Amino acid sequence: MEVKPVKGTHDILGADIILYQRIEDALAKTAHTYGYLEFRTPIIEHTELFSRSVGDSSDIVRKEMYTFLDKGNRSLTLRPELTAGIIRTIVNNKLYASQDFPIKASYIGPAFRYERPQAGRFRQFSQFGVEAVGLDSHLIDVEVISLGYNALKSLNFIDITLKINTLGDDESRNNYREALRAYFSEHIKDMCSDCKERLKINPLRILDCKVEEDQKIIKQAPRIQDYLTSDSKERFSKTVNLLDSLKIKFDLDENLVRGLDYYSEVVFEYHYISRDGKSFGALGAGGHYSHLVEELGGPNLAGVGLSFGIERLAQVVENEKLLFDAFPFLAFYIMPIGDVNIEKVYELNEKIHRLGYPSEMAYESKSLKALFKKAEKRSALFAILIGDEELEKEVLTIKNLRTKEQTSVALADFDNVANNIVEEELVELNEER
RNA sequence: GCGAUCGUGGUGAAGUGGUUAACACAUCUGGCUGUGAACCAGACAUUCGUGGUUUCGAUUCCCAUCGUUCGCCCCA
Repeated sequence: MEVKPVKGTHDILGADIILYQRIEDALAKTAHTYGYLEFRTPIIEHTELFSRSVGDSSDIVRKEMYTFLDKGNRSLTLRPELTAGIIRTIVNNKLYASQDFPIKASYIGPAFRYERPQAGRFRQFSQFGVEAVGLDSHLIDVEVISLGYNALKSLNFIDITLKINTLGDDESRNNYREALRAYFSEHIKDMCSDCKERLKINPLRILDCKVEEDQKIIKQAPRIQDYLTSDSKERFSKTVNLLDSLKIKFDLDENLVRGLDYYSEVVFEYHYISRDGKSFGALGAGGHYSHLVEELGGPNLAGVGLSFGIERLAQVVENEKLLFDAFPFLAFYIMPIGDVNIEKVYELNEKIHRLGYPSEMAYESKSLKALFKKAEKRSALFAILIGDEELEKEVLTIKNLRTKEQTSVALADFDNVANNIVEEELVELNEER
């Protein structure tokens, strides 16, 4: 019987990969312009890395990780996100020793979560993100938010909704958590079972419950603003003001909390609603963290980071046709005619490869009808026809597949001619678009 | 973890307790020995996700299982 791909995983084949490459290039380039270079860390890590960073109270750690014992009886986990690995490597390599802060890293690669697949959500998915560690300032918080915003712009996104909120520092958060706990304890008997569970684990998470009856209770709940320390309050208003002067639009969302336990101070999400009203949840999200580095065995350094879901971006980019120029093509498709010496044709094919033009040949001579169809399927710009006549006279018959013009070119001149006609044709194509 | 939905060729799909399993597109061959159309004639599912049950007989009913798509939860 046929072996199927694992649930929630997908193959991306041939031409479809071009969209992903375009997106990944654009994201990496934006990160680069802000001074972030890629860190590439392993896909498997010790389970403990995630229980300590993402947090035991998070859904991710409690029920969504691919965890297994290896042959040495170590508990390992396929990473459910990439931040933890980045912080671990910063600690392991003592990148903080030079005191040259912030340490900037970007990352891109697969992550795994055991969830039910649905729109924009898979069990294997890819994340792109950045982390800035060691500088505890609203400046770097804003830089990361802005980087994400511009990354989306570079993919031609318009109408991005940036939601932001602050969770405050430790003191703010502790006070607020206690206030919430006290408040919800009185009302919990009327609330949904998930909220009952959240009250025990992390009362902050009750705030983004969507059950209607619960919403009424949540509206009356204590608000984070009233529990922020003056430091946190000031930091958040500086953040907001700077975003304003950068002309980055945002919505304050007091109920925005995050499912990962390590966040404090500013948190944010990028949302996009397509023209047909479809949403894939957040395209990207991030926030500031105060204790993550210390928790993973490093010094007491703060950080800020964000991440995007590549598949979600790809789906929107494709649905909304945000990128136009991503199509594959061959410069030349070589057609052997009749019982021409196929080895000679192959030699020419090889020669064109070496000149650097994407080209392909038909490996056997067929009806011209069939050969032209193949050329069209590959979006070739030109066909090169070679039969006995051409070989004898040492010429090539080159046909422009768009205009149907056909010329005969001496084999010796091919290098020069190829360069000119390909350039010209690309210019023409771009003008047409 | 919960709820719904759907699984028939390379693709889109119709259909029925007993059929040669329609139709269309794509592909291949020939009509037409070196120029992409159209047309015509052919070819193309040892079979209807997998396993089992009922039945004289199952692609069709039933059960299970795997997978798809979508929603909840949560998340990127």
